[in-house]
Amino acid sequence: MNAVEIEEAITELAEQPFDAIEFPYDFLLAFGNKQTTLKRLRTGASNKSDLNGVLQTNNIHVKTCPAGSVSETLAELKASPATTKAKAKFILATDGQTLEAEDLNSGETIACDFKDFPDHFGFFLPLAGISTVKQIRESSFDIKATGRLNRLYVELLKTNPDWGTAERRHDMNHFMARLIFLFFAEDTSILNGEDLFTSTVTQMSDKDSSNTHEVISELFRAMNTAIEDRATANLPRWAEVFPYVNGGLFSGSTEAPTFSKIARSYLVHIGSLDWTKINPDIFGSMIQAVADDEERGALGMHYTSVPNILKVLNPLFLDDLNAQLEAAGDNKRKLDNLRKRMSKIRVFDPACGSGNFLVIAYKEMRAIEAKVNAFCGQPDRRSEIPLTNFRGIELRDFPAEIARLALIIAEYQCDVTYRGHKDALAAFLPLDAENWITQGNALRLDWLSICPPTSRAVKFQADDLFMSPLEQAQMDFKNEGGETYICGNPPYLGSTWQSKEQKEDLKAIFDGRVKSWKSLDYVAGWFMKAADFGQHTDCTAAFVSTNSICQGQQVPILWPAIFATGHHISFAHTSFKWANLASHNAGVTVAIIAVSNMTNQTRRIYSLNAEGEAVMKEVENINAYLISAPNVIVGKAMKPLTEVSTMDFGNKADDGGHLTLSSAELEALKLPSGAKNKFIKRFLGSKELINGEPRYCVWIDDDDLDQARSIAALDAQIEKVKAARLSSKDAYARSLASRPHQFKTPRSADRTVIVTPRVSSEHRPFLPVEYLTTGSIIGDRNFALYDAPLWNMALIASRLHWVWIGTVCVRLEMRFSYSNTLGWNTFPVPKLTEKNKADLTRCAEDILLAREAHFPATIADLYKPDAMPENLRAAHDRNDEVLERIYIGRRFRNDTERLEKLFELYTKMTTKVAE
DNA sequence: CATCCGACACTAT
DNA sequence: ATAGTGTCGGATG
Repeated sequence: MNAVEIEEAITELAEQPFDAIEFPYDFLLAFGNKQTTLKRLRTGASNKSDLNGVLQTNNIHVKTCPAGSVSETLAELKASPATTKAKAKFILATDGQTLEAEDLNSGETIACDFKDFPDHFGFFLPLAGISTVKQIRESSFDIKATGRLNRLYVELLKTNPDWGTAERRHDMNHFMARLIFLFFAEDTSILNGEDLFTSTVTQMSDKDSSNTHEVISELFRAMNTAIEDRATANLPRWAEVFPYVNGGLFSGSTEAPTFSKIARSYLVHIGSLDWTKINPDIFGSMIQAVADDEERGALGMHYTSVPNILKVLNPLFLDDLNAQLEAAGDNKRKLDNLRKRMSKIRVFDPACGSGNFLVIAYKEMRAIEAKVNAFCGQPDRRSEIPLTNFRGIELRDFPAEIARLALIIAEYQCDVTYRGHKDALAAFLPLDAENWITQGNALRLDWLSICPPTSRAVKFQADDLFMSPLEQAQMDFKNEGGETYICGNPPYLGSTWQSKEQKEDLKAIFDGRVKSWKSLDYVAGWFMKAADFGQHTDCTAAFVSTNSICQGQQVPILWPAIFATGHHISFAHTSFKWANLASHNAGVTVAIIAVSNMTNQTRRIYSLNAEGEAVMKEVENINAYLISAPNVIVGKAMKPLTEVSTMDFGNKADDGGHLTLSSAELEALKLPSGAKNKFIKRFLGSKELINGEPRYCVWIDDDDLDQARSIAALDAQIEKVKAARLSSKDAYARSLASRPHQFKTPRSADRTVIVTPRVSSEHRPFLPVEYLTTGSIIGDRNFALYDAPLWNMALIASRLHWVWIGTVCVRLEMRFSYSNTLGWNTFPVPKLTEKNKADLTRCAEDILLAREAHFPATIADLYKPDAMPENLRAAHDRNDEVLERIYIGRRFRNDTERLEKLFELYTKMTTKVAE
């Protein structure tokens, strides 16, 4: 269950008549426990309570009690030895009137009327295993509102299927945006009269809901009619009391979808919520799932957390503003300068979604401005930070609508917080007519016209908050001489996952100036657009990005082009795992990368330490690998740059899985032993190499094909391969259907081979590498050095190589992902003497011997980070000692020093080649 | 042909 | 469910 579902379930529970016996089970059910779990608790089998309550191990101790004895019961629960023994996270007591509970980990307690306990559901979320993100606990309202709006949205589409079509989706989204605005407005006295909208709809529309849409439509019309035009507008009396809102929100069609009875009751119910509690930053990103058919399942779970947004915004400019505030002290002139500076700062998010980066930037700046004003003795001073300086581009219609609203709401809330209700109200209506969120494709739009540099300011006045992109582009900024900061979290899509349209987007940006642009991630487009934008004005742009644009093949494609525009990396947050509340987590590792053309800034690298805290390092330069080092870029090399042996890609099957066989599959074929010996070989994928599991493959020489075909089981496999290849999307794979008895590249291995896996865990202190003489077939999840001198293995097994591969090759999340062209062929090795080679060969042999002492331990067993056998550790130590002496005559002090030397050698090697 | 990648994709716990 | 860790096939050069 996700948070929205849990919230709905406990709300329902609180509305039902209290049942002292059933309550504990219903409560646990609402938090997603299965019926079987509850059954075991009911029978007492798993109920550990010593107080006649319900105690679920590792979770909660609940007890219902007679009226008036809630506090005593909670004390009993707390004192209960069983509570401690079962490691309960929570205790809860209720009599159906009031409810008290305590989080035993944090010591936090709640006490409330029984019917109100769903308001505290964030408090209980750890019960559902949702505790990682603190933010959501403070967003109870947003979750509740999202769930309710979703129900309304779905119900409305049911009765108005035409509003769900492509042509009318925008109308539907716009309608929802109007509703959300009104719910907020009627709860914040923006509308004169408490719950004015909801109560008017309730009173004026028939109970059977038949004219609900007409009533709403009339109200929309009123809010689109200026006061001076009211006399001729012919509005019903009950609509007259509504203010003129516009700013584009109510312009255009005032049509509303028809309401079923259910929809009408949903609407009334949503109106009864307390919308003052809305968090525009969080609500926006939750609610955007409502209009997304694919996302609705994970309703509200995909928002970018505020701490992650601040990882971008703080180093981008907020830290600097705060430092300036601090430095100003109570110096009026300095404070004034800071206020002026802030009034001209533009924040531009060209992938703004529902606007949470912009909203947070705005709120943070308002907080600083409020401090400035307070220090100046003018706490009521009107804000000089114009909302129009917060601009965004969003592709999807509904989030774009929500982003506009979120900014309006944020502005109002900030005014209330810093200036008081009265001033906030006075300044609010009618809404400013200017627009700041453009709906469109950010990679296709001209950023200069959406966010024009001050030097070429365009003077146009827009009259509609919700205009077409072309109209929107003609906007004016109130920031002569101001700074521009670009930020956001654009979509990432690797080259193989992009649609035709997305490829075209990248083509428009990169074609003709960058070769191999087709291999770039979609997010690269945003960096390039930002760098191009910076050609015309000073600017820093920081995006959350997949970390792979700073690794492997993308580095030599993308970064020379960015650097060529005069930009450098001004700060970066190195890879960290992205997290949101979706039950199946996004599972992606990201980095934050800022490019800037502004000199004289300190460059900073942020990273997470072992405790998961962010640590910052000031450095001289940040290169494309997000490392404090000169701008070295390692391009792929088809042949080794040094005298190391050739590393081949393993055999690729492209067989639909029918040429390779597990032990069980091989057994199932029931091959006669002669055929087995002749046509089956051991096969080595990376899993087999690392974990030592057996695997086999069909291996048939052309000359033996007829004989193989005569064996029914083999013939069947071959036919399956043929079918799989014929149905492939890949033309080359289809062409291989003509020789379905063989791998794509049948390279036999009746020779010695050094093997290293393509992908392997990042936790091992050395890269896995194995030396084989057994004639196994090496699969394409491995690289192979056939008949190579053993000193090659010493190189791969070294810490130096571990550092190099980890830096210049791409990673799968954090995993190592080996590459022959990028990592092996480029690995800088000094000229080796015969003695060096002999020494290294000996080291490799020693590593193999050390492993042998632990037979049949696998690589995975032997290289557990905390449990490497002493003798193996020593053998690696000697290997590193010998190799590192060849490099610098002593051991390296640390990995940083290793990398420094490697980059230096690489630069020497490659410049020599160039000469 | 060779090789690179994964808002991944499994499996084991 | 989630922590741990490498499959697999398609697109690209």
